[in-house]
Amino acid sequence: MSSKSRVLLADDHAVLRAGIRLLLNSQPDFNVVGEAASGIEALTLAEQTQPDLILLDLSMPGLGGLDALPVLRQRAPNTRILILTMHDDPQYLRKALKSGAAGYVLKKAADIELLSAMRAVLRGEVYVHPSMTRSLLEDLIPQGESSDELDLWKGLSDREQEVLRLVALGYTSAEIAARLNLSTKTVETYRARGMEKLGLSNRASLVRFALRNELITPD
Amino acid sequence: MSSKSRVLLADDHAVLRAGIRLLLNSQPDFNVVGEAASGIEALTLAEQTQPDLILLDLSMPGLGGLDALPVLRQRAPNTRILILTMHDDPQYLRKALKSGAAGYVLKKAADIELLSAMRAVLRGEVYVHPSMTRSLLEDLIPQGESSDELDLWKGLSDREQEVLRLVALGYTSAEIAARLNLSTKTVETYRARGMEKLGLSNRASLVRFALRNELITPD
DNA sequence: CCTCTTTGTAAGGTTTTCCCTGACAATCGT
DNA sequence: ACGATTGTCAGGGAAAACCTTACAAAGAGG
Repeated sequence: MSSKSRVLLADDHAVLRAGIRLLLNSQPDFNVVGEAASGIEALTLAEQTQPDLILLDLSMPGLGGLDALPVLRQRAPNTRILILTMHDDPQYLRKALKSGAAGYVLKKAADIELLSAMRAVLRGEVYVHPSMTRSLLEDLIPQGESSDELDLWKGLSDREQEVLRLVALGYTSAEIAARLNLSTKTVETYRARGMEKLGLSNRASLVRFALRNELITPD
Repeated sequence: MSSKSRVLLADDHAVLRAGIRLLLNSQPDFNVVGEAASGIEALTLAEQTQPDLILLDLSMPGLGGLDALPVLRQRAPNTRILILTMHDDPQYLRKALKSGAAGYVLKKAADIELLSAMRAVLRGEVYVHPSMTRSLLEDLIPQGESSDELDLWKGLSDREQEVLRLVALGYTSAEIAARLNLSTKTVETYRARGMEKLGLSNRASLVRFALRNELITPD
């Protein structure tokens, strides 16, 4: 890599931009080519300058980073986007990654971490602040806890599980009966027996139960 | 942290163990307290020495690292386990993390990376080699594109969204009315209008819609 | 400035679905 | 071999959903 990486700063705090600019310009391999104080501005500048990397804040006035992200990805497809934010919220992380961010660094992180994240991202890697990687994993690995609730569920008969799943998915007894080639009344029995065993009394709590235990997915 | 971290090496390659031992002993904050050449040996030593950290290879003769992992977690609950392996296979990564590994480093990684991974893990963080983080994400973020539906959803009024969410969660109109301080009939209007806008005709399809677009969670 | 549409609010009446109570044969566990 | 569980089904009253209609306030558009 002979020439410097061209970086666009998008953050509404001028002080922070100034600080980062100083930091980056003191490095041999970075060059700040633009600064944006809002999502809109970031869009314009990104399109004009087609930088190698954008440091994007999530919370900006008007068009926030999360909303700007997908558009940026479209208008500057070869630009890597590194989220730089104060929110150590897993929700934001997920949304950002989903929208095509290449990395996620917290503002409270050290300079060195920022730089190494930037370099990793430019190398094509994905960088996530370690403390947040964990939350990502907790999301990914939830199959760890077979709670007492799951045991309860496993205690149901096959029919009961099948019917309750469909009930939780919003099907009426008639629809379920049709699908399983049973009488409506039969289905209602399974439903009642199953609900009783789970100690649930209405559809809403059943749905939450199913959601909690990941019994239902959109298939 | 005044005293050194006690480390157990588990790898069947003596050369590699020797190299790592040299590396670690040259550091101010690590102290190798044992070496195991097999999964079984690792178990025994871990139980005896209760180290702060185990560097665990996945491919060892007899009891492999993946099999030893859960047992180690049980017999040495306060020990963090860092996988050190040559396999950059996402499958192994997932299994290892699922079984309670705190980190995953490739043997081809630089010394420095190993050290920083070890420190991160001891700090309680989760460390995954960045090139593998990406595969983790691809696993986690498969719900790539469905945004036309999301746009549809965003076109609903606030009340409509609120009501439909609750409907999808299985609440009856009466329950929703109570929660939102509205008349049952009003709620039913929102429900009908919203469903119409989404082109849905029954609760089941609404639930699947909500599931697909992650509109409902167990909160 | 005056329509047209959208939004928030609500009711009446009809149709569907739910829920509670039974029922009975087959399987199963011990 | 006998009580418990499972799979199957019904009747009837209560509850919920569904369809249609209504109207005022707020916004959009010409």
